Amino acid sequence: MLATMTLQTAQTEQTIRVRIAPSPTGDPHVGTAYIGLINFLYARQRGGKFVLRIEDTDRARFVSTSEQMIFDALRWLNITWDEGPDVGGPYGPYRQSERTEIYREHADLLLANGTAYRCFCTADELEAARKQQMAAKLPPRYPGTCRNLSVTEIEANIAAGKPFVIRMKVPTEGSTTFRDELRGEITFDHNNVDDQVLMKSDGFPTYHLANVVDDYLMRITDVIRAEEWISSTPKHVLLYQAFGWPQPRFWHMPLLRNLDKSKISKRKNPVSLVYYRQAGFLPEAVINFLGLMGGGMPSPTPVEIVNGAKENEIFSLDEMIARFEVPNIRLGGPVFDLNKLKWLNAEYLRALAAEAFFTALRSTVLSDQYLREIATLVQTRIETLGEFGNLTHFFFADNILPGPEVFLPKKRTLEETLAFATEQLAVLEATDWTVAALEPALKQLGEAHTWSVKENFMLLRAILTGSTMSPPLLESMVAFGKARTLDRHRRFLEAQKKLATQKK
RNA sequence: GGCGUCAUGGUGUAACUGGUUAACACGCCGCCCUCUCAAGGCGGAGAGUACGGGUUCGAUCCCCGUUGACGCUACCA
Repeated sequence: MLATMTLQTAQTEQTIRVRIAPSPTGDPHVGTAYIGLINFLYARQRGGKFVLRIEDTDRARFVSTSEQMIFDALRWLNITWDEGPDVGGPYGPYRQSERTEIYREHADLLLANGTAYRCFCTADELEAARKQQMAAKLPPRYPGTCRNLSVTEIEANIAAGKPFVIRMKVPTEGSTTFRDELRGEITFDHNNVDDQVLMKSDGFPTYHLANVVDDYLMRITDVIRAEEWISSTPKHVLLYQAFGWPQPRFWHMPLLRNLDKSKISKRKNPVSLVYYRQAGFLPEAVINFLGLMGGGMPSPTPVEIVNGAKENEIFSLDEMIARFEVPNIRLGGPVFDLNKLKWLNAEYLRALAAEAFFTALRSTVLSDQYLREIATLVQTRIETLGEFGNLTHFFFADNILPGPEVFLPKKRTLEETLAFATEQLAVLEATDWTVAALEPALKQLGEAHTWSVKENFMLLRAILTGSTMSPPLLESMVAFGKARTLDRHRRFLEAQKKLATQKK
């Protein structure tokens, strides 16, 4: 395998090849869709190929259902890939966990040519060193303990069965400069580039190694990714050099932001594509909205400006492919404004023919599957079918917001209740969305804070349903869905926080 | 703290290779329409382009500095 790799020369043929490389660590993220869209547009426009690669090298954060959700979400948005784990392609496998042998071989290559070394330091040692450096107000950096071990020391360590990682040997002098296609040259001094871990002790590669190796092997010509990667790009450039490979072009897109301008996060904004789908956003609206972020679309002509938004802000994927222009990309981090997304979604909703609108309802918030699940929860609790709505309206409404008379337990203060609710949200986020998993997780939380099961569940019930009476709580949450439940809970906390600051 | 990136109304964007009363959209407010609410129509408030220096006859646009925001600073990606 190695022989064929080293025979490869610079990409002479200029077929554009781009990729997105999401990690299956949870729900598919709007950021993934955003970067995916830009890559997709670029590839489609240039007659290139768009690759989907699953970066599942972090076994601690791995979520088994995540990969399929990523596929589904991207397909829902009509962002389709030419090569990927599920569709195959000439440069597979496209799942990094199936390529560990390749990474090991390449790490060996670096070990052999002296651009990487084995590091036997323990986590505790590294932690201690880091603390010391922080205390001394020095930048935390690998202290270099194992950087120059002798062959005999290394062999002794290996013979003793000491676990090790492989680190890259970043030159101590000089600097690395690379070109970002959107911002020009960026330079990093080598003493600001740490000896990055390339291979973890569990035998899996880190992002940095896997990414460079795969991008090269998969003939990626343009690495279009989020801005958060700028600081690690010099490591990647150094890696290309260490392998003697030509490097791709780098583009760093701005990060989507919360209202407060921080990097978009689930604590402050719904970020799961599953949420947007279940809450009844149309894929056309979501994709259109994402296309609005960060520019990339050509400036409207004066005529278009006169005609208003419909001509220059509302466009289909095909129109985006035709209109997308790199020089128009804006570098400031755009705030993900749900308000505008909703307006856009409303525009698309209104444009639907009556039958299509009905179909949209029936396939999402009124699907047979959803109704069937809800029906089983209320069958024994209503006396006429006409009462169905009485018990279930919270499943269909999106403005549930209980007041303290509903959510506040009698023996609790507002403050401790909100603190507990915050903990509750964290637990919900971290728990599998099944009754079997939720029940013990919630009860454990209650015990830890000496909240009775009744208080605990009643609070949650109030937040979810807006009432103290409802169908079985856990089953209702499962039917309602994790993404929407979390969003409702988060909005509850936000509203309470806002109220509190208003009082002051 | 260190390093890096970015910077036009509350938000998303526009302003051709420097010359505009700084435009459009979302949101907000008001009016009209109307059985209500939306939608739609009309109008309004809201930025002088983060700040300070240059260069220039003239800077949102070019240069320098400052500030701020954000990102990275893991055996996460």
